[in-house]
Amino acid sequence: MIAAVAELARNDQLAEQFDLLADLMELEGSDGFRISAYRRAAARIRETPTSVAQLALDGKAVKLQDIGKTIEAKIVEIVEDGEIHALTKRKLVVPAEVATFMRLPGLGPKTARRIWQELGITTVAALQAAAEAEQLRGHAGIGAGTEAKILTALAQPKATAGPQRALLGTTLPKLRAVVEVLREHPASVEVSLAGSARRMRETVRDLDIIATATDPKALVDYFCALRWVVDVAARGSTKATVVSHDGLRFDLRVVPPESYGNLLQHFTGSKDHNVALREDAVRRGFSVSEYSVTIVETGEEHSFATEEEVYRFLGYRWIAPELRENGGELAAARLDAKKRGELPDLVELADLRGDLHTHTTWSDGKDSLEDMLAAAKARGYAYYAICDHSQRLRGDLLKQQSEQIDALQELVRPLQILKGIEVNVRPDGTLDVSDEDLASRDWVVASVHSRFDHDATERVLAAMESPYVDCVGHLTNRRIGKRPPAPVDVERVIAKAAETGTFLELNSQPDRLDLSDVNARAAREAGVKVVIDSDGHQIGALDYVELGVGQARRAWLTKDDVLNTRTWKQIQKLQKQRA
DNA sequence: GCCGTTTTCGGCCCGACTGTTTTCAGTCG
Repeated sequence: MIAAVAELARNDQLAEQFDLLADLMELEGSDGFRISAYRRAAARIRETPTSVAQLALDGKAVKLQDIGKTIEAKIVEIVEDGEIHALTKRKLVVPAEVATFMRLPGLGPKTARRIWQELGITTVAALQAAAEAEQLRGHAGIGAGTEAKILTALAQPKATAGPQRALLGTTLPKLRAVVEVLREHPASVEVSLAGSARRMRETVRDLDIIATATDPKALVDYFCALRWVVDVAARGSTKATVVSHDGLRFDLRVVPPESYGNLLQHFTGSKDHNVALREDAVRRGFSVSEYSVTIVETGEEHSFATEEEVYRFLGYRWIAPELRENGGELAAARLDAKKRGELPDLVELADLRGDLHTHTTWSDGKDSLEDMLAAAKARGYAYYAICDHSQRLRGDLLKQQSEQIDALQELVRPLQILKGIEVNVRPDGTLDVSDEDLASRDWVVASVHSRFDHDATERVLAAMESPYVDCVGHLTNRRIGKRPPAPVDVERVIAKAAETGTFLELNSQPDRLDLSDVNARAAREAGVKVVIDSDGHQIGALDYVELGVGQARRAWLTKDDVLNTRTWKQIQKLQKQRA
């Protein structure tokens, strides 16, 4: 049933080659601007929601920012020959493990290069042995301190894999709790999250808090003395880093109130957003630092108490943190008419009118139907779909559950209970529930739950052909940090969704967040409506939709792009005509 | 290698910290 489709390299695979090429060139000591051009191109390719390989084949990749003729040609090389020719050549010159040297903390390309070229060390094992034997010290720029650093880094498990990131969903509540206690302290004035957590990135590493205070030292002292702090890694009069019992690092910076806006903007990032902002500013005669904006010609310095003022002074509308990834938000936010784009009015948590994917003890949920409904009602939802797994609801059980829902409906008004189901997509693409049973449900989510690599795309396409399938659940089945996304051809799925009128779920489970931001943005651009739901298996999990909304905002989704911002009546009009 | 509200050539973000050094290159965010 499945035609062999020539597999184009995915965007992340293209990006990886450009990043590696940049690393190897850096180790060779090539021109820094060419290197950063490759890195920028890699970042741009990763952020692009459509197939950049296809764009390059069509000669349209050059329309993307940071991609010119040369890089487009290199993308075509990957498509045709599997690898950038220059990368193939450089791999013969630079030993494979040398590239991992520069990923050790404290080591950079320059030092890694010296270790390789001046000392002839080409493997991690040899590097460790040399450091232990104190043979590195004395060579250009390396002393006992650097040797010790190398040994410490290599002693950590997976030292070369880069630092671990924590899930936003598990971290955000803790971070907010810290912000709350700091706000309650008498010396604090403003306290805000910053960094990737404020941008609602799906995973986070450093937890940044920015504050102003009447007595900075008092606030820092209080922060360092919080009872869950197990280690104070750094401490000054306006700044401290502490480690919690679960290994999270919290950074507090107390800044002068007159430049709180500049500093909050700076520490919210992303790095790419800030670099692009500053480059754009330079072209227009400004110099932007974390403390102020300087008008280069006059030397006049401007500090601002709010982010809104910083952006306005530089000629932009205020940009929501979730958009600050250098994904076109700067052009869209420009205030001057000629360049003005469309900064979207992003969807908000309060826009959600209901949850369209939840579970109960009828399948693998932890809380009962009654309890889940009470929680949904307490949230103020207008409708709420019970979507227990089809495997557990065979035959009479489905009818029994239906009767219980009918019995409860009057009790929970005005909440409207929807009789949903999460139907399993089998390895051959068929559904494991009869059409007759599906036809009896108000809302049908179809999900793949096994053999993720087996015909990942074709199974989903087949499921969407069913007139009863309203929505595809957790499309790629990734588990962040545990399981990579299945090799789903997201573009084809989105095209089929548009053609069949199927909706795509943005599953809000902290380790799923599937659709990813890039995929959700692609859905939006194709006009496919996205459903933000919790997939909640217990009462507390209903809160996860906040993470889904964050992800949706990162994907530039507006209220209109999200299906369940509508009333149930409006949604019914958008559902497929059932046969 | 890319890019353009000074430009198709000549630029390319900014500041802090660290370790190895006597004034700074390399690294980091």
